[in-house]
Parts: sequence; structure tokens; C-alpha cells
Amino acid sequence: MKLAVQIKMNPSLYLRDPEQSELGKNIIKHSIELIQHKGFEAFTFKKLAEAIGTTEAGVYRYFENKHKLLVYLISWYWGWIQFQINYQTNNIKDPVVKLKKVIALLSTNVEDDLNTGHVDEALLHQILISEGSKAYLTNHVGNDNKQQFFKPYKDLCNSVGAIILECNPKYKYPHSLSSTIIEMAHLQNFFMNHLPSLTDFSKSKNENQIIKYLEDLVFNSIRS
Amino acid sequence: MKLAVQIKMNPSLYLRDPEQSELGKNIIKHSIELIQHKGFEAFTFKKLAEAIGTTEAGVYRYFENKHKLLVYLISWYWGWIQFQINYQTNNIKDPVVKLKKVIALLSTNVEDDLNTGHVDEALLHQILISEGSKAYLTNHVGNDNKQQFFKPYKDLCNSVGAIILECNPKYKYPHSLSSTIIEMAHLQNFFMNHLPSLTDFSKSKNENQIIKYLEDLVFNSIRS
DNA sequence: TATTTATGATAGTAATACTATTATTTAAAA
DNA sequence: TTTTAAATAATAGTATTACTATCATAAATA
Repeated sequence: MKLAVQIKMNPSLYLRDPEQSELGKNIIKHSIELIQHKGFEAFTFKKLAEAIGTTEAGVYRYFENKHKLLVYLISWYWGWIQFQINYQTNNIKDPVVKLKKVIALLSTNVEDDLNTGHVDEALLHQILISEGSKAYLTNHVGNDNKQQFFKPYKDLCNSVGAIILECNPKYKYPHSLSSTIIEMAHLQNFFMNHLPSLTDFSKSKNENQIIKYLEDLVFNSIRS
Repeated sequence: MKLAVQIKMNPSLYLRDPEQSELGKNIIKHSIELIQHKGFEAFTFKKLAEAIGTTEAGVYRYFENKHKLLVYLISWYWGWIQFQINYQTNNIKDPVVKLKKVIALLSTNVEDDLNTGHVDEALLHQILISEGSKAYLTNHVGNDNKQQFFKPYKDLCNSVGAIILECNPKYKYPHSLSSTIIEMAHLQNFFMNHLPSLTDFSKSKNENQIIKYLEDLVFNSIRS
């Protein structure tokens, strides 16, 4: 039997639930491929429709615009990562070990999760690295936030913050450190591959170095 | 006599040097105001032309497209910050004091520098917070990088990295820590104001807390 | 004074980001 | 099984964006 992982999505992100139809699932699948390949700026609903074999209007029936589609994909990813974290740290007692696991999960290039048919998590991870911050770096972030578009991100930030506090209940900046870990796991990866002189990982381009850097950063802060 | 600060810009960023004419200076001045006010996505050359009282074609004679204009503004800002850092840490011997000064300069909301007539640094600082990462988070980052568009950022990262090494010559991640400081000085500020639950500065919304957080993060790492 | 150079005014194009309409297919309810 | 509703396909159309091109005029320079 297939263990179907279902991520609960905020309904105000879509007009029609893409999980409920083949066309919807195709929109998700191909938008991930296209955004990853062309970049979010060059991605259009017309190109998406062509890739699927439907029409522009068909896509608009599911998503109001490409920004909401991006936020949908990103929310999905955070929900999925949250699930991975819960699952993989479930029976770990030591909060330090737990936090290391979280850092590794956030920094490692993901493999496609076969439990989620139409979503390629490896590509989605790449989208998060290159496009993730565009979800909130907009003029309408306030409105989007009111509509709870960023709840999965905030929830994740809270979970990680809680583990940080388990490590050291007196640490003063659990949320900021948490958002720093999450953002830097992605940004140092982007820099490593595209602007290597902004990192110290230029030669080997190995994500394990990012993990070591983040562990060094995080545990020196927490333990002091 | 006026101490005119001139930031040397990469000529491949523009078609005609905007510093050399009134129209050019107006393009800089009004683009800063418009991008800050409307956000980069909603900013267009047509709106800019209307604000200045020229035509779209007039703007296109100076900048090939709005992305290059954004990169121009951001490069200008990094050049200016570099100058501020050099100037304000000039006679400081202690690298720890120097690094604290750098953190403060990067994190503090800037005042308009009256030595630079057509550039409002306070607004430009806001642009860096909200739009800064869009300069490099594109599909054409490789090409842009080849054309040296990000040199001012890299130079800054190197300078800060050098100070970090002065504090502790054995520290392993000077560049990554440096880019972490620079990015987080802006991102924690954005979060504080727009997604406060991703930070621990929600109530007071005071940038001094960001400075304290970054100092804690940085010096615990360096000194260990 | 002649001539280069920058600007202004105007037009035009291809692509983007949508909205609307109608016909057709598919699936669910009666 | 028929009726009805819902989803999709096909097509068209609009306003805005992101440009390029042309030509006249004003200002600066040789």
C-alpha cells in the first residue's frame, strides 16, 4: 500500500484545489519543472499551459496568478519539510542531535519523495534556494501575511526555535537563529554554486561544508 | 566646499553614465523613490519617465532594462557602505571594535548622506532590505557575475572577512560568516517589520536588537 | 557657423497578465 | 438511464509591460 503524504494547504492560495484533478496535479508538476528550469521571472502561465497541453485560461481556473502558485509550492515544501523533521526526529531525545538532524535536513539536496506522486521534491528544493525569498519580498507581504500565506514557514521556524530552547532554555534569540538557519541553509547553497567567493566552500562545492558551517555557527551561539 | 563622494560604477551596468547629466541624476533619484515606494515588481520605466517628466525612450537611453538599473543602485549602495566602513574604522586598532562598527553600519537605518546630491541613502537602504537579493536571485546570475556586476558586494564581503580573520586568524568560515552578517542585517530587519514571528524583536521593533543578535552570533563563533 | 550629441515626441511591436464567452466533454445526481 | 451540473477546451479580446525605431529640435562643442 502506498503511504500517501498529504500536505494541508491554505485554500486561499488557490481557486480550485489542484490535488483534486489530473489537470491540477499537472499544473503542480509542470510548474515545478518550469520554474526550476526557467526561473520565476521567465515563467508564465502561457508557457505552463503549453507544457501541459491545456490553455492559459485552464491554469487561471486553479491559480489567480503566478505569485500565488509560487507561494503554494513553497508552502507545500515547508509542510513537507515539517513532516520530515517530525518524522525523522521523532525518537531522538537529545536536542543537540535533533537540531543537527534539522540542519542537515534543511541543507541537504533532497531526493524525490516517491510518496508524493506529482511533486518532485528535489526540484522543489532548488526552487526554494533560488526563488524562496520572492514569496515574501513583495510590496504586498502584509496582505499575504494576513491571509496566513506564510504560516507553514512560521510553524517551521517555531519548531526549530523550540529545539533551540531545549538545547539552552536561556538562549535569547531562538526565532531569529531559527530563521537564520533556514535562510542560510539555502542562501549559502546558492552562493556556493553561483557566487562562490561569498562563501568558503568554493572548491569542493559540497553541501556537507554548509552543514558544518551552520553547526559551528549555531552551537557556538547556543552553548555560550 | 562640498566633499563630493563619487562611487566608481561598472560601465557595463549602464548605456549612458547617469552621473553625467541632469536627466541621468533624475533617473537615479526618482527610481530610488519609486522602487522603494511601489516595490521592484510594480516599478516600470514608463512610471519612472512620468515621474521625471521625460519619456520611456529617454530612460532606455541610460539603462537597458530595470534589472540593470536595480543592480546599478545596489552596487552604488555597496560602494557607499564600503566607503563608510573604511572611513569609520580607519583609526580603530582593535578588530573586535572594528567588526562591531561594521555590524552596526550594516544594520542601522541610514540617514541621507548630504554629500551625495541625487541619492537618498535612507531610501536606498530600504531598497536593499526589500529588493537586494533580487539582484542575484535570477536565472542569469552566471552571466551577470561574469560581467562583474557583483564585485562591490564581493569586495565588501572580503573586507569584512579580513576583519573577522584579524579577530581570529584560525576561524574557518570568514566569507560565509561575512555574507551571513550582511544578509541577516537586512533580512532580520525585514522580518522584524513584516513577519515579526520569524524574529525575537517583535515588540520593540528596534534595530539595536538586531545588532545585539548579530554580535552574539558572530563573536561566539569567532571566539570559540 | 557647422556639427555633433542629448533630448523630446511619437509610433509601433511582441509578450505578459489577465477576463470573458461559448462549446464540449465528463461525472454526479435524480 | 436520463438529467443536470461541473470541469475543460477553444477562442477572443484588453490593458499593460518591455522594449525598438524614427525624426525633429535644442544645446553644447569644434
